This record gives sequence, structure tokens and C-alpha cells, in this order.
Amino acid sequence: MMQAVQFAPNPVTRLPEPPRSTERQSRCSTCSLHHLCLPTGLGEAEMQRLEKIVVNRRKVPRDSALYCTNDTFNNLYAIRLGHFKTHQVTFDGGEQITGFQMAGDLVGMDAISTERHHSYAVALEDSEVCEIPFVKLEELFAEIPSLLRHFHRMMSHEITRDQNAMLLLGNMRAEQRFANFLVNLSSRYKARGYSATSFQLRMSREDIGNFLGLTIESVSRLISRFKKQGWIKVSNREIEVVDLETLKAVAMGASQAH
Amino acid sequence: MMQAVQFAPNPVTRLPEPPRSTERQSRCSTCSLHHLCLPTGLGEAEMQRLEKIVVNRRKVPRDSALYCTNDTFNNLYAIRLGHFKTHQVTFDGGEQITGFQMAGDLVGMDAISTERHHSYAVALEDSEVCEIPFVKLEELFAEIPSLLRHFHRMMSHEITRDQNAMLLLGNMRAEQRFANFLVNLSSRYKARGYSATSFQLRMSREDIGNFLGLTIESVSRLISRFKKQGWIKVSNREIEVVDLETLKAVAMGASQAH
DNA sequence: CGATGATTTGAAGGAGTTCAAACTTAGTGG
DNA sequence: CCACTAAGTTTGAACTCCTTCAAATCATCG
Repeated sequence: MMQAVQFAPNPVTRLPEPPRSTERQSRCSTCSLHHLCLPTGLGEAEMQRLEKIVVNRRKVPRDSALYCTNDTFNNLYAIRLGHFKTHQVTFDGGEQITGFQMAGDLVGMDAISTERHHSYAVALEDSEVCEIPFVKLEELFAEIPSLLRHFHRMMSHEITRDQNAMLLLGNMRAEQRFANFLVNLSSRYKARGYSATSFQLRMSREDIGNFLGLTIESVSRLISRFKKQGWIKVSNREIEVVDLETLKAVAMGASQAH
Repeated sequence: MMQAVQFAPNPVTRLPEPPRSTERQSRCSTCSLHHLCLPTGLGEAEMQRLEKIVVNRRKVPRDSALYCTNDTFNNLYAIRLGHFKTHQVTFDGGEQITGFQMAGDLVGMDAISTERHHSYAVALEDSEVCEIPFVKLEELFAEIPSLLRHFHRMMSHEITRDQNAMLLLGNMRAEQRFANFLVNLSSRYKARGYSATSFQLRMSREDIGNFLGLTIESVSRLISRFKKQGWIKVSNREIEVVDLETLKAVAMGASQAH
């Protein structure tokens, strides 16, 4: 799985002069995630051009923000390591988590329209991102059509993802929401080469509840119920999916007796 | 306001050879919506290049679909006249309206990622759209950077719009949701040069309820309550906002006694 | 005018919340 | 290594906002 990373004890600050990192791992072409991330579908030569603008990596300690609402927009971020949550904040202090992001995911696209971020991105664990200066990315678009095409796919995918979340929040019962949540995580880990049936929840029960439009107590009760049904095994944040097929059926709306 | 349009009694079918319409109204440069729509920010010459690929207009009769889930993706559509709803459908027949679109809005962007539509777009009244062949639009991107930039803004804006809807569905009480709905419509009509306080609801109560994650009865009760509070006047689908400031306050979470 | 579909209103019920308390885990310092 | 603490989680019981079910009213259009 993902190995631990060393972090300075204090909040990491961005260097005024980003160091031109040339170590092998910082290059897209050698990154294990390039088939999921922005360089998807690029040839070797094109990937090297992309690498030239993605020179800066940034460590984000657990619970610290990669960006905040109203921050001016400069970069998109590709998650290299770790997990994030993105959330909106209401005027009266309410919070809605709009997504959980993992390695290979791109965050910050909501800021393009106004050149200010519309959400917070917070690391759920010590994490690491590749900084993608958007102005330079735009220059590359003119030169690498397939990069532009894939960028459009990623933005479009974010739209469908958000609309599916609307479907979940507006139309589904608690049980169905939680089943969806688990099935979604399962498939995303699978796509990354990890186990589809055994993984760790990187977020708290509270975060899960917030994302699903439920209270923490409801989430806890759902976990207990799913465990009792024999669909999952849970130990703290460690999840083992025992009956993925049934979970998928419940996610699709098969109502079950309690 | 928007004038009525003549429609054939039967569902409109797309012509195999799109007629090269050259009437003045079909041109972006003379369209009253170009400051809201895709050509925003383009110069005269650039707008004329865009016009060359947006040759096809299409009438969409009330209640008929502009596109359906799983349709292959060829075009984006700019709404020229009328109103649409977009919605997702669940496996078990459930439906979630993900947005209401009006003149100047762009629909179909969710289809870019898989080249198949992920939703339905249905006309709420007899409407008219400009067909934008995406392949040709991509070619233009290479030639008109400001067009690409604005397209990114529009996609990004769709993302923030959807995330705000998640906030609404996941975090707000019924009263707050409905106030948000009204304030949102108000500001969109205002941006289009119409009255911010007096407009017609183009969608049924059922559609409103579905969009807001509420039942039709709840919507009806909210309308009655808002009317009784003196915040709005309602006659069928005609709305007059009497106290926009209070509505905004309620939308932001100011809880009111009933 | 009469029929059909949409909307409103009322009353009862329920899914999930709220409040409260017990329990578990992880982190800290002795 | 263990006691102690604080934070996170689970469980129980009462409540509430919204839903569901039912019926009345209204709008539209042949």
C-alpha cells in the first residue's frame, strides 16, 4: 500500500523559488498514476513536455488545507499520495463535503470560473500533490491537443460525479447512500490496483455522514446494521467488504429488511 | 419577454443535411445572449468564426428530449429560447433533476468524458437551441484561445453550481432550500435583463420538489407559508417576489417562525 | 360544461435527527 | 508499561421535520 512520508513538524510553506526537482519520482512518465491522472493517453514526448511545467511538489500535512475558499486560483493539484476531502461552507457555519479525493485525482477545477477557489481542500492524512500552474497548462493545451482533450474529460467527469452525488442526496434512503459510498470506494481502489474488498476508511464517521447528508449517529447505525447483515466486517476504520454483490444491489435500490 | 415560436405538431427530427441558415438571428454576433453564452468575451472577428460552426438551430417542443441518457455525444447545445430541465434516472426508476436551464445556458457538458450523455435534457416549454458540434469546437479552441478560456470557465461554473446543489440537498432545511431556489431564479432572470422580482415558474411543483429533494406536497406547503408571510405573491406559476431581502436571509439560513 | 390533470390542504406515520450517556481508541506523561 | 485524558464512536430513547396517504379544490381545454 502507500508508504508513509516524512513531514516537517510545522505547516509546510511554499518556497518563493520552487526548486527544480529532477528526481525520478517527480516525473509523470515514471509515476505509477499517469494512467489515471492528467497525462492519461499522452505519448512519451508529450509527457515530458508536461513534466516541464509540473516542477513543484508539495507536502500537505494531515488536517491542513491545500487551498481555502476565496484563495486566488493559480494551480490545479494532482494528488500524488494520500487522501483529501473537499468541502463547501455555508454562511451560518454549516459544511458540506462535496467529495473525497485520492491519488491520481485532480482538484481545484471549481476555481477556474472566477479565479478564486469555491471550496476547501483538506488532507485527510499526510499527503503530497503535484502543483500544476494553470496558466502554463493553458499554454500546453495549444501544443498538445490530446492533453486538452483529456483535461476536458476530467472536468466533464467531475460534473457527472457531482450530479451523481445530487442523485444520492436527493433521492436515496440512508441505507442506499451508504452502500453507494462503499461500492464507490471499492471501485476506485480497484482502479488503482488495490484490493476492492479490503481497505481503510481515511475519513471520520463524521465526514462520511456529512458527505452522505446524514448524522454521525446514522452512519454508525448503518455500519452496525451492515455488519450484522454480514455484508461487511469493520474494525475501526478498517473495512472488509464480504458481500460486494449485495452491496451493489442495495446501492441500486434493493430495499432490505433490517 | 420571450416571444412564442411556431412548432410542428410532431416531435422534431434532426435533418440529415443541416440547412445552412444565414438569417440574421442565427448569428452569435447579433444574438442578445452572446454576453452570457459561449461567445462571451470574443471579438467581432472571432465571433464570426464561431458562427461558422454553429450553423444548425433546432426547435425542441415542450416535454420532448433534446438528448437522453446513453445517446452518443456529438453536440453541446446553447439554449437560445425557452427552458429545459436536466435529470438523472436511477436503476429503480427514480429521477433527480440536476438543474433548470434557460436562455444562454450551455447543456451537454456531462457527456464529454465518455462520449455518451449521462442525463436527459427535456424542454419545459417550446424551446430552441443552437447546436454546437463538439469536434469542430475543439478545432476552434486551437485557433481562439479566449474561446477556450471561456469554455473552461463555463465548465468550471457548472461544477460549482452542482456543488452548491449538493450543499443545498445535504445541509439545508426545506424552507432554506426553497428560498435558495427562488433567489437563484431571481438573479438569473436579472442577469438576462428581466425582472428580478416578477417571473413565471416554467416547471411544475413536482419538478421543483424533485430538484430540491422534497415532495410536491412540501413544496406546496412552502409556497403557502411564504405567501402567508408576505414574502411572495403567487398565482399558479406566476411569482412575484415581495421581499427579496428576507428571502435572501432565509436562503442563508435565517430560521423563521412559521 | 365536464373531464382530466395539477395543486392545495389535512391528518397520520416514519425515517432519520437530536439529545444523552456509555464505551472505545489513541495519545500523553509519569 | 500503565494510568489518565480527550477525541471519536456506538447505542438507546424521544422527538421532529418531512413524507405518505387521502380528499378537496383549482386550472385547463376539448
